[in-house]
Amino acid sequence: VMILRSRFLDARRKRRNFSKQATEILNEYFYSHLSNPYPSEEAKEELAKKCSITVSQVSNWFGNKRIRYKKNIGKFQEEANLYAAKTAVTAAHAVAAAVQNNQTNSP
Amino acid sequence: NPAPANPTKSPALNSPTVSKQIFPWMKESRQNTKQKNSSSSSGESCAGDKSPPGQASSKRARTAYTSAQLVELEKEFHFNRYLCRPRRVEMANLLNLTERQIKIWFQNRRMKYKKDQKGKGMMTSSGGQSP
DNA sequence: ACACTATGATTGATCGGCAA
DNA sequence: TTTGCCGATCAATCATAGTG
Repeated sequence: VMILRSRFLDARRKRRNFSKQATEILNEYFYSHLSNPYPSEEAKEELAKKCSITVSQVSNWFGNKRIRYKKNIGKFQEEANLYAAKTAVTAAHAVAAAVQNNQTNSP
Repeated sequence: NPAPANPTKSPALNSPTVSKQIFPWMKESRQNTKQKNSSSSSGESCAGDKSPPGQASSKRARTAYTSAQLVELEKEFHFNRYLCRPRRVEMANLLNLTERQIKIWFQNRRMKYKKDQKGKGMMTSSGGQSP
């Protein structure tokens, strides 16, 4: 524990939660792409613009969301249903893409 | 919000009421999809590292670097953003870290540096005001 | 005030691809 | 073929904001 508390200079000290709308947009994307929640760089830029946050923040959000979701799927069930109903579709696209990608290469 | 019911799709053999499927990315963790031989797969092992014993430290454990180590690493980084092999060996012994850890620290540090540079490409004059 | 949870950011370390 | 770097992610952890 003498192990430095130099962490006192971390930038993460002042953190502010994103706006409700921003979280709404991010969750919409996440749940409508639940089969593959990995937005491309372009998609991240678009989300960042819509949410008024940086691309890095979008990346952090998805990173945290993915890990926390898989860690306890049950806890996000209701949220998942909420957004799934709100958006629907698109998830099938990613699935199709994934499937195709998984077979385009086979002798 | 009683039974959401899950039309289409195949029922994931799981506990009840888990309508959502479990896609590949949700499957526990990393470091599995590929299981090659025991050693040498990608950029591991670097060049001869290993220091203390001959432990097969194949599993990482997020070692918390001490500030002393971080200070040295930062100092070296400001001197050189890239490390040559000899210097790396030197740092590894000095800080009691493996060459691999030194190499990875510099890689991560370069990424961080690049990220920081990006966030400061704007704001030409105005500064931050404190309320 | 206060314990506990939710959440954004940081970072040591991994994975896959690519170049030397 | 072996080794280093990059870009993206993971996973654990930190510190703070919210909630009850």
